[in-house]
Amino acid sequence: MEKRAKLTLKERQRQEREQFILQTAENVLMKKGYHHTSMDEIAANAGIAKGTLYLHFKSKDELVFALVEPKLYSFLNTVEEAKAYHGSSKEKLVFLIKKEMSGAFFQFVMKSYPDMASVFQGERGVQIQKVLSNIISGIIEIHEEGKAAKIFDSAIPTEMMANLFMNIFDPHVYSESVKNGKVSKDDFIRYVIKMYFQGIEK
Amino acid sequence: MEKRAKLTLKERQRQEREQFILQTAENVLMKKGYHHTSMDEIAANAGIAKGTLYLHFKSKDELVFALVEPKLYSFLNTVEEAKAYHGSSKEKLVFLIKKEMSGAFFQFVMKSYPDMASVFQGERGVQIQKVLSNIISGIIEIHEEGKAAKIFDSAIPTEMMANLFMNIFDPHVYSESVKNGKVSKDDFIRYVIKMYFQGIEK
Amino acid sequence: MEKRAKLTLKERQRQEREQFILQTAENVLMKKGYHHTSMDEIAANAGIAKGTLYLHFKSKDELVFALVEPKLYSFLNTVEEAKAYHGSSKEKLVFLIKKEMSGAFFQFVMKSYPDMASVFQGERGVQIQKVLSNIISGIIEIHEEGKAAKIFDSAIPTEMMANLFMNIFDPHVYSESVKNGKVSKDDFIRYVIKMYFQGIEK
Amino acid sequence: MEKRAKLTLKERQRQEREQFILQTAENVLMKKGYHHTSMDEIAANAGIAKGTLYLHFKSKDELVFALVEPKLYSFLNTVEEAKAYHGSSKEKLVFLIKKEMSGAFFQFVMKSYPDMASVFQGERGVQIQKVLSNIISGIIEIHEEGKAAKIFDSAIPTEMMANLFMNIFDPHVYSESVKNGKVSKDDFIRYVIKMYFQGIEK
DNA sequence: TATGAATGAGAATTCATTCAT
DNA sequence: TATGAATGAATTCTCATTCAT
Repeated sequence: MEKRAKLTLKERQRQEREQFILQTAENVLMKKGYHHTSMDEIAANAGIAKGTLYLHFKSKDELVFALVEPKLYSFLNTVEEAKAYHGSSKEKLVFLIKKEMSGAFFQFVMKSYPDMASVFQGERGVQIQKVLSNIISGIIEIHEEGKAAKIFDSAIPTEMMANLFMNIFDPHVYSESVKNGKVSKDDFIRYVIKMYFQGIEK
Repeated sequence: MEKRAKLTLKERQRQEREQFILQTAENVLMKKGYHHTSMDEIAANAGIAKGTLYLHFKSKDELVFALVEPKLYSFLNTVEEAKAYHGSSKEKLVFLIKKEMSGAFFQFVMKSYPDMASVFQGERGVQIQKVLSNIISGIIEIHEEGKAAKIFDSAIPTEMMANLFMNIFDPHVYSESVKNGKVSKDDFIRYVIKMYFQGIEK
Repeated sequence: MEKRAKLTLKERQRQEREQFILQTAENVLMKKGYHHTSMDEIAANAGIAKGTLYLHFKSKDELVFALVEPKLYSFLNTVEEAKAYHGSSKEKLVFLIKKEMSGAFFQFVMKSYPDMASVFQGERGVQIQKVLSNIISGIIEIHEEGKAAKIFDSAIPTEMMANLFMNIFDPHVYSESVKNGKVSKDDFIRYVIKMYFQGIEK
Repeated sequence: MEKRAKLTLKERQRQEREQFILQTAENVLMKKGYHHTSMDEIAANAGIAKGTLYLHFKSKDELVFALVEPKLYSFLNTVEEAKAYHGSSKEKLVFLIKKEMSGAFFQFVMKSYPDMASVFQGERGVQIQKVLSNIISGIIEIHEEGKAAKIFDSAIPTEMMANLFMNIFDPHVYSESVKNGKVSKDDFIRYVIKMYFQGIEK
């Protein structure tokens, strides 16, 4: 039992360190981008040796993937929650926007897609594609529902709606507005919602 | 006169080859991203030797810049035309959307910005920053005008409008919808316009 | 204390390896010249991988500089010692010759100066220029002193003397005579001294 | 006959152009050194196309060799003249010094030897070695003669004398003193002679 | 013959990954 | 297990040489 407890402790420490590495990597990656972030830099920022990174992650791409994957699942999860949300289709989408708006890393990944291409190759790519298509299906589903309920304009193809909806999460727009202190996060969300649902016309 | 014609011919050929290289590079870059595109690969795709690339462009960064710069100027130019367009603010923006919607490379560059950081360093960066800030100013100007004319919602900060407006040109959305043959280009534009100005609500 | 000892050991090993690389590089450089010596070749001769060179030296030019700099400082140091040497001006110069005659690399560098131009650019060049001008000044000083003491011929410009004096250290002459086993090092020095101070006439 | 005359004219023009190229190359090489002088640069300086260089010389090394070879032969020739010169051994050497002192390119080549190594490889190297050994033999011969005539110090090995004698022609010393306007060419020669034959002692 | 565009081998440098301690 | 030195494949860029016009 003593041994087991120790292992558990060790295991916990391992997990913690892994989370710490991922958090560090996220910060560096978002600041510098995938290619300008070296393993050396991640290690240095995490205060560990480069070799240690490889004890936790098989490769740079695996590390980045380990960073991306849970964000995608989390987003997918929110989509599922939104679908199950008790309210109108609009309220579902609003719920989704409110919950995910500051999850900039998700959109960061989407935008960096070409740069990170190698991360999404092979087996990993297949997984990601599945999650992404589930996300988009979920969003499409909510929009379809809204159309059926006659609250969304059925003249616009649902897929286009879904794609432009995803676009709302663009971290560039968010950071330009919020991080530069021009509007508060809450206001930003309010305006985005307004623009998406009613457009900019008076 | 004969000589002159020859020179002109040579020069023309040179320009054509240069355009061909740029076109090739654009295709490869958009598919693979800046860092995953090697000069070797561009050369191979263009069917020329690596050294030849360097006869036309001093460095990889210069090549990419040669690709980016005219697209940015062209976009800026369209913004100027839009400002001068005879019509309402909305009509101006519609004109802009119609003219630039398929210029995917512009947005590709915006998204790849961190990856391409070296391209926009030094003198080149200064130029680009000027053009970009002129573009955004122009777009802001048109939106302000629309607010003054009471056709746009003055409750939303103009900068946010401008940023979300720019986002419309995201190549991912465009290619997902148009390139995958789901809607025609014209329809795509029509729907985008509708969504931007009136939102998705019925 | 154990830890400290380890660190010291590591550091010492590092220094040793660095010295070994420099020694290897010196041999290759003197045989092949700056441009015909590739980093690959230095690495191969040192029995290490190319990348390892870059762990010790930021660039080829830094490596070569690391080779040149101490030799120059050592030469300058000997000049200072010579100036302070207790004896006549001639004895000072003799001291200098005896101490530095086999330091072939110094003259090698002087001869290879145009080839190595890039090594002596910028900050590095400034340092080197200072050392070189201190060396030549020192030698001029000793010669002036000899003239004042009426033991050197004041009809000959001191600068010319100094330049021809430096020329004595030409590695080609040294290796032709000593390395080919024609005369011993001591004899070589004796003859050089005789020729420099008394000429070849009987 | 008309045809022949034309050919001769052409041939003469060819020779002239070849000489012009060589002259141009010499200037550029002496200023920049072997490796920092590109074929492009030689062509540009000569006002012809790069391809044309290759109509005259099979390769860069051949071009440089064509530059070096006649200088060596000319030097050898002067050595022969010196040997046949009507006068004492000293007068023979003085004749040699006076005639060749400004032929800096010869010494430039000697100094640049490692840099130009490839020029003196293979068949070309063999030729050069022959000429060089003839030169050194001739100089040794004159010194031996001087020793036999008891005007040179027979305590010093003749080979060393010969090597140090060659060293007199070092272009660096020459240019430092003459080109910088510190002493006239004639004075420079006078001082060199004095130092070589009588040393610097009073 | 003269041209200069095209070629591609070769060199410096970087950095993800491995491995001895 | 943790370290960080060592590795070498991959990449950018240069320049002597070739070749189509």
